[in-house]
Amino acid sequence: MDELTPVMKKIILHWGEMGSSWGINRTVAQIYALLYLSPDPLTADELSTSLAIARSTVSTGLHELQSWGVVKVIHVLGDRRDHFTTMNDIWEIFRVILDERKRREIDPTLEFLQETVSDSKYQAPDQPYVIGRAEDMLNFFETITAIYEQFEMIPTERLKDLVHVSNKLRSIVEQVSRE
Amino acid sequence: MDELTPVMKKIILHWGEMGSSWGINRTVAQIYALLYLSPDPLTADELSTSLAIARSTVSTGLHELQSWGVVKVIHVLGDRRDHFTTMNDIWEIFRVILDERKRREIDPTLEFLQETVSDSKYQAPDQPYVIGRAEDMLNFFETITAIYEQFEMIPTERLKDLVHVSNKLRSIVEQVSRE
DNA sequence: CAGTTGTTTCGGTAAAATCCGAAAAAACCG
DNA sequence: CGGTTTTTTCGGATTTTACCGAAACAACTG
Repeated sequence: MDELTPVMKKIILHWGEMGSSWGINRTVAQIYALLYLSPDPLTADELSTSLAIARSTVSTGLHELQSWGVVKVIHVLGDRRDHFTTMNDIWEIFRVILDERKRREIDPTLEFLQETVSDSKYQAPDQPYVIGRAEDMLNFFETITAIYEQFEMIPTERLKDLVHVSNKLRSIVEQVSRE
Repeated sequence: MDELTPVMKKIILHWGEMGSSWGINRTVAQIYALLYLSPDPLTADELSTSLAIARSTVSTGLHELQSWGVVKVIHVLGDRRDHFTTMNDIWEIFRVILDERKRREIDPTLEFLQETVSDSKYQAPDQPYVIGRAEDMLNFFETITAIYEQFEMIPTERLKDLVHVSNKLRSIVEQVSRE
């Protein structure tokens, strides 16, 4: 896997750009892409060579990816080096990323808003408009979270099938929400 | 609105951080937050003073926000200056952002993957694994897009109510997807 | 335990993003 | 049209982020 094929390069580069615009380090995204495209787990050295980035950068990047839970270490018999790989079901990957992003960003914001709203009712009763805005936000995040938690419980296999009935979905949601 | 209250400062700062981690310029996010919190439309100068950022930075930031469609210009009789404001329904804002993000990032990726997959079937038939991975991605993005488009059609008002029946939602989705 | 291989840490540098302020441009006024 | 106010553009300074490579550290081997 030392030499990347043109197709692989293309995908890896695009993935890097995508990552950038979603607040993910370009290099980290590229590491991820290469692992995703590779049939076998890769060593840090292979990643370093193939992507032409420093060994240490790979190390840091892999740690970040592991902290997100989207990259796993594999141990190969007779090889001391760590090998790295991704989950191969893209739906699972998607889930993991969503969960993690929620945990790291939505949940704290929810907490923040709860505090802010209840605090400011005492400490800033003279600013009803701002409080109202904060309440709206809080409300929004709570609702989104609640909806998300429902989807979280749907098994991936079933989620995939959603598309086959997606045109039904809308009418059913409408019908249910009218009840 | 020259002097920000402590509550406002707190929210604006938090919003700025949130933006950062989602790939949105901190300052731009702060401009947005202040507009959101303000009962009345604000001029660029007011934003500049309140947030202590250069007038020119405000100008650029406002343009970016307008290109996202989340900030509008308001003209006030007897005042030559532009006044700026946000939509005040946070659900609408959410929608607009999702749409725009889809348009700017998902759609191009979808196109990219379609091209890549069909091209590589001719140009790289020796890499079935990579092609398979690309196909999986393509498939995933297509499905997500299809599901999203269904939700897009649900009116906001109804979407808000979703939470009241969200525990029903899951079972219904499951039931439907089994059909 | 000395030697070898693999991994992580960390200070400094390079690159990129952000932001400012001066100047130009545009819009408006009398 | 000349003067005034408001907005935008843009070059460069500042700050932040990303990255490298040397050195420290850790894990394993014989």
